Amino acid sequence: MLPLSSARSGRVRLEHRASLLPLAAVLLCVVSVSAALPAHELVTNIRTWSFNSTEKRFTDTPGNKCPHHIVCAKEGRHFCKPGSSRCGPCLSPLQESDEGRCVARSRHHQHVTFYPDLDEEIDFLQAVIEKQEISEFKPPQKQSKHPAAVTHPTDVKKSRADAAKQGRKSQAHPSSEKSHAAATTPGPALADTPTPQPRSTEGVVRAGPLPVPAPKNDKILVSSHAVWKMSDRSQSPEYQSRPYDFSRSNPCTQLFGQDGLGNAASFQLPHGVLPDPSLLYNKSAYGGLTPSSAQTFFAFPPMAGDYRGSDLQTGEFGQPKHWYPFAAPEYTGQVPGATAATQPTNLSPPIAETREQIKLPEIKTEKDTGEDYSAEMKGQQYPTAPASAAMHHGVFYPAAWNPSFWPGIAHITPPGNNAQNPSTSSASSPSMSPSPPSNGLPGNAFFSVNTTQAAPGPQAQNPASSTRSSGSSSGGCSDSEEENLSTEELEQFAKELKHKRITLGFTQADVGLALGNLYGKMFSQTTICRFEALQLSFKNMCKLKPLLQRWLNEAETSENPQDMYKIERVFVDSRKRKRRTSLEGAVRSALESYFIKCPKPNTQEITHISDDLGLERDVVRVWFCNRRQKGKRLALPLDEECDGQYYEQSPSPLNMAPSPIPGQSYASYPGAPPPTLYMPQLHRPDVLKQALHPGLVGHMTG
DNA sequence: ATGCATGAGGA
DNA sequence: CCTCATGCATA
Repeated sequence: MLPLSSARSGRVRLEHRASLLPLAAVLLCVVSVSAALPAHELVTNIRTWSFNSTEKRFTDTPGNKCPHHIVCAKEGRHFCKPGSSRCGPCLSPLQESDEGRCVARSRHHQHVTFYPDLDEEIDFLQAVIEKQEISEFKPPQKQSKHPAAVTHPTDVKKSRADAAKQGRKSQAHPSSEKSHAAATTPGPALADTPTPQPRSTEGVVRAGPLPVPAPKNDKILVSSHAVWKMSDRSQSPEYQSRPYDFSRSNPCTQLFGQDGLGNAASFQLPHGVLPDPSLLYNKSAYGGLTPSSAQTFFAFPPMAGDYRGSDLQTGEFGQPKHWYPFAAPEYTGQVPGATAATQPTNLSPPIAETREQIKLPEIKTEKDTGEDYSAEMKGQQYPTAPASAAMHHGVFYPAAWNPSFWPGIAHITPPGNNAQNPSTSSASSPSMSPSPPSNGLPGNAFFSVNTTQAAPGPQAQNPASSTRSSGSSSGGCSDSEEENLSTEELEQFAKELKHKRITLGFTQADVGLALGNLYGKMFSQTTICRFEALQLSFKNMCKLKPLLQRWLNEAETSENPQDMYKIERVFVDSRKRKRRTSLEGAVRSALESYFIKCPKPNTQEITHISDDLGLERDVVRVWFCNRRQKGKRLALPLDEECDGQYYEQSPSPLNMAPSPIPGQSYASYPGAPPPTLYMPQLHRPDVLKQALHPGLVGHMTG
């Protein structure tokens, strides 16, 4: 018996011997009891026992009830006879002593009674119980096998094979396995209970044993799941070599030598001086709720990041691509998840499983640009265990969704959907037709997967067809679902979505994937995250809301929410993506200060800035674009158009400027709600001025 | 969760 | 060249 042997390991021996006996008894009993107890009860007992292993409660005989199995076992007796309040007769090898105790007749030599050596005793007890088991329960299978090994291994393999075929992921989502289990056993498949998941889910930390609902005959089904994180990505070269090293001479010094901004010195200012704007923002209220550990995003480290796009694919860049139901082998291999999926199922829990499901890559075509979606894998998920655990603990989600979250939007009338959102659904819907499902590609199976699909038809925004952004153009709520969404509604929904998503055990990436599976348009974890955090434009929020709403309904309604993920896809981004530039804090600060002065620098100015900071023009340009976008996204009314105009020069040098006063930034207007999220201080008029750098201003203005 | 990048569509 | 939607890659 594996458990026993391990329990007797040296380490255990070092423990309190006093507690060893009971513990050993417990372990032994577990084995025998497991045959008669429902798995969940078993687990429960195990938990209890373990917590009280040091107590002497085993000998307690509650009232006139039959003593616990453990008690009997410890006494070396059979369990109580039906209706009896006393343990049965001594177990076979034992015999009742004069004192009414069950003692061993003799073993090795002529010894009697108990063994002085604990190990021996344990061995003995083990043997006794095994015998008892055999005689009493006559198990159909050999007891020596670990229960899990008895019932699961084959099934698992089988299911894996199936999974591989179907390209469905099951590991993380218990339900997927559930269906299988249901097919083989009458056992209950509870959607809201931890499912039998002998395999560990990568990235998910399982703190304790998992209760495994199983048929009566199931044996021990306690599997400890170890933490298996593969989140740790190797440092990308990008981070090993700073693109811009200010220690070396840079244009700034030359151009703005004495002027703060360009001065190298200013770049060395501690962040405190000119903090990274992002630090000034109040981050999402849920920050604490979304432990990075829960992150599920699995990207293709090498592919997208590097320029090593596959040549094979490269050749197709210019050509329109369609949905490919199946992954290109070459890429599959690079997918962490896929790799994991190939791991032997029978390995120890920790490594055994990550994603058992093989994700089928899908290459999507975006317009003729042939833009594909980048590789994205579904990552760990929180099957039910974590989710339920969270629930039990009463996960609290801070109400971060203050209306003020969207200060700038709050007063905005929901884009009358249609009025302001001409491109809405209707516009995009048609285009959606090319969606995978409809295009009749073999891969369509993917889309049929889902059970109760809410007529994905029109709303299904086609990823492929609808140009993403243009889609966005859908200036407003999408499709027929045109709802006059108010800010409050969106906030409420976002909140609800997040809460339920977590409750159901889905990650943001899951949701994004599910949307793809359900409606043909998938989204990244990023997008879902931003949605939940209300960091998308109002229009965008309106557009996504219906989809997410459907998903939510689906997930809540579906008996097997995980089915929604049967289809896993791996998106391979064959395009070469520019390696992400990692701007140093100082550079960012500098850019921020520039931005304060002028959110919309013209070409010349951009060039100047880029020279000044030693950045590529494009980097600067993009930075400003993103910064503006961020400003808007965060409800930062950057109306102060200053194209070409810069704020007046401020007497205070940059490095003296903005003092991070979180919470005050938004009080720029009377009656304004307390600054909530994402209100860069730097945007306060007063601060702006302070941030101005004489030299820069002069330069820019001049 | 967010910084930087991409690309469609528009002006 | 911008806006906007969106995503990869990374903090």
